[in-house]
Amino acid sequence: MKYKAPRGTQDILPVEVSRWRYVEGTFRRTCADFGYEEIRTPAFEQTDLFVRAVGEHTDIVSKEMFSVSGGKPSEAGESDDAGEKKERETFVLRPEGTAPTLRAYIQHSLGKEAPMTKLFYIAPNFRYERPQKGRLRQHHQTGIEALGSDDPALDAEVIALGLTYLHRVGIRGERTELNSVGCPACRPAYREALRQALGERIGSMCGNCQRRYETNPLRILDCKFEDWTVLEPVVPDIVDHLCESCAGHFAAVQEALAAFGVEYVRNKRLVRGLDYYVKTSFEITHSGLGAQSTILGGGRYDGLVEDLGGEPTPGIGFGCGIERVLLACEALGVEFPVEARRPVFVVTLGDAARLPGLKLLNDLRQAGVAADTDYRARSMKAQMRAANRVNARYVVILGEDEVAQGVASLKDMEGGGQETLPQGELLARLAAGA
RNA sequence: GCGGGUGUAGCUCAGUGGCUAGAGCGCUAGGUUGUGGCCCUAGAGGCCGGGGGUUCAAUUCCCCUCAUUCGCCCCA
Repeated sequence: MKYKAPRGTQDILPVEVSRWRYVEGTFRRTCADFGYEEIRTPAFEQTDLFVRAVGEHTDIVSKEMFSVSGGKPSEAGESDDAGEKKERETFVLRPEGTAPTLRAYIQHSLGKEAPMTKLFYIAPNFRYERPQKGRLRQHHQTGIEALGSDDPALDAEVIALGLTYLHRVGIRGERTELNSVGCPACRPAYREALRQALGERIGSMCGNCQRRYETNPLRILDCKFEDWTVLEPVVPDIVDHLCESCAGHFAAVQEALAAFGVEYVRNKRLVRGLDYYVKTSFEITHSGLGAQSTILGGGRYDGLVEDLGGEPTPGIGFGCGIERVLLACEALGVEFPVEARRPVFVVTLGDAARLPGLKLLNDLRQAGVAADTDYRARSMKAQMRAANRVNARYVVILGEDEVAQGVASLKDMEGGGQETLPQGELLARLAAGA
């Protein structure tokens, strides 16, 4: 076997594609119901976009980006025709969906066309990671971004949309977790409070947490190794440290969630790894996906549009992994509706019937009737088996006798009944739907 | 970047230091001269992931490598 799909990527074969189409279609329909419009952005962007948006020190930017450059692949330092070292522009494959969406929003001044912009996307994301269950180098996300309002009710809508989508797909038993991560005005004070509370215990904590204590103490909160039954009471709750604006927002979000009928749990240890999040932060998780239990995650990012060079614009959104949705469905035994294709199958017998058979096949297709035939000139039995394999509803049988008389036999593959009738009439009847 | 598991037919997997390496499913053909599914019969299809070592002999034991998978980090 010479060529394989690159590590961490997978082919989506015909048998699985119908599941993907169903999930994507469900997402599209849900977004439409909530007033979101689809946007499609390039698979690669300027590297700096993600450095700015996601954060220089995040894992995504510091060690997981896929670089791409144009032109002929060449050795480093190779010179071009003119003998000069050519500095080739490099880009990165999109590692997440928010930054490109906001980039497009700013570039095309969408914010000036309407007071609010509600967008959704379905796109592959690329991260150079070590693959494991539910984690790939190319994974696919459905996501939304709502720009132009800091209304807490919008936060609730975004979460409600995600939940509605997952429920429509067939997922149940999920867990919706909510938190606020504050804003630049109040987060530093909380970070200090957290540091102080953990100060004397940090020595007995895991190496990772000791490192985080210095670099990003908030991340200690989602460490899987610490004994949270003892730490929980010690750790300060961020809601007690939120500024007036963040506190009021968080309370209002919870009221609006109730109005949307969303059941959630407050997780005071929920923090997220992308730098742009402020205030509302949420995750939907599901057991049975393996260690990567987050199926959907998102939050508010009010300063991001401005950071990327746009007008100050509040925003909120989420990303949701299609592969993880599919894993959850598999664990739950969710049955997907199958797109029933019931074509007409044309069976021909003998050389004299072949060309007339092809013409009949073409007439059917041109009339909008799904039709197929066997291209291996085999026995009738083999052709009937082929018809059965494609789940044919009717089989048209054309032998030399039929051709000579201008008729064809129509066999009903369900009842087994068969009748012979003029080809024109047969065509009209199949085109009419039976 | 680190740790564990697994590589045998298209797929899911048995198996053995020694003779032509097996099963189920799938595929092909036959069981009707021009009629599918179910059933029966037959057939095709494997350098047992690659390289090296031990041995009279390796698919089997050992080492390396590659691939894959699960986990850590992080995230969807």
